[in-house]
Amino acid sequence: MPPTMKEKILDAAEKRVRGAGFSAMSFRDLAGDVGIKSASVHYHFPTKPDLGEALVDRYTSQFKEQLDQIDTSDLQTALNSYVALYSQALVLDESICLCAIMGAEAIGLPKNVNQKTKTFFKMNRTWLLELLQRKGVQNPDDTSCLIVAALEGGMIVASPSNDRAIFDQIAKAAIQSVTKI
Amino acid sequence: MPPTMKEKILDAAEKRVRGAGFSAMSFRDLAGDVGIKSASVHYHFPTKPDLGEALVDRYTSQFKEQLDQIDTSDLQTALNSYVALYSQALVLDESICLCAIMGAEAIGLPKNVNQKTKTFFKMNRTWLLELLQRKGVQNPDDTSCLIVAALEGGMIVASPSNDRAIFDQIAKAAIQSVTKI
DNA sequence: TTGCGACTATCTATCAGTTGATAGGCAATC
DNA sequence: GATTGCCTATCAACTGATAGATAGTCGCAA
Repeated sequence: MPPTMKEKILDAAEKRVRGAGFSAMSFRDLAGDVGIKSASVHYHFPTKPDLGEALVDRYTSQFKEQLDQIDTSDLQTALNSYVALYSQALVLDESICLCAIMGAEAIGLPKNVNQKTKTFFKMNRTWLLELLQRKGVQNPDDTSCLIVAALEGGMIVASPSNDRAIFDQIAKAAIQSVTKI
Repeated sequence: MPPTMKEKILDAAEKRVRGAGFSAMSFRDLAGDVGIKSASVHYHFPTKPDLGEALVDRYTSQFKEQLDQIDTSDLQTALNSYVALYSQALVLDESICLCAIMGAEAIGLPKNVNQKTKTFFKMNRTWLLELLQRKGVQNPDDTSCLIVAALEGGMIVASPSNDRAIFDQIAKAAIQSVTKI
């Protein structure tokens, strides 16, 4: 089935937020992107906080689906697949992780959006924690925290330089730390 | 000597950007903060990119000054002092590191601002690298990258939850990884 | 000493463009 | 005939930026 207008709006919003941030995205931008008027965007998402909440919610669900498809039989392979998801999210000069920017802007964002962003990070940490515990890794709690922070931070450090190598190096270092903390 | 108007504007701008982001900050906000009119802010900083550049530049200089005051005779003490600088920058519900948000917004920001943000991260990595090399730590290059990313990312992960414990845990894990990568 | 020009730092007033949001109409569908 | 999904039209507020006026300060020459 073809995407609904609601989905098309969310697609456009995700692209814009991941590119320039939540506060830099407007209803008129989105309307232009999907070929309707801004008043019609308000029909689907009454307010900007509503839109933001739906956006992070959908992003989290989609990310979770991808996590669930990762083959976790081998630890190193699983971690590499996990990093690959973040690596995919980082398209230099185009986009970073949605929740990296939502987290960075958090102080100025509505509470409902922050709640959803919090859930995204929590979900990531939980997934990693379970994996590391199952594999008998030492300090799984600290390590899962570190990996999520390093990957999100890696995008932010790499983005102004537009240098993918920095992100890759950080990701590599984060994975190496697993077996050694 | 009392702060100049230029400095007062930068102070106000830093507070606002670290709270809500660069694109969410306006010349009128700043004018109100320091008690002049927005046209007068333009006198000191002709355009918004000019202001952004000066802002990151000053932030980097001030951070560098603090780095240079750290006692580096003992590795653990030095790392703890380094983390303390970031910890200071993270005032939950109020502000995160200026360059965390500038890095997150990078794609939509003017080039001159990104250049300065890049310099901030580079300066951090260089300082850490020299410290780790001097102390004979293994893989100093990877490790310095990881620490910067983890701390910046730690703020972003902690901010939506408004939970300082998450940042502290990440910082601890990052420091622990030094002796073990 | 006086006076003049340049400079600094602010002001008022204004601009065109954008913002999130609402009211109300209109056609298609169920 | 109610609901859905869009539309036009409009709103007050805000945005970055500019033009031009004004008052104060400083250095220097008559």
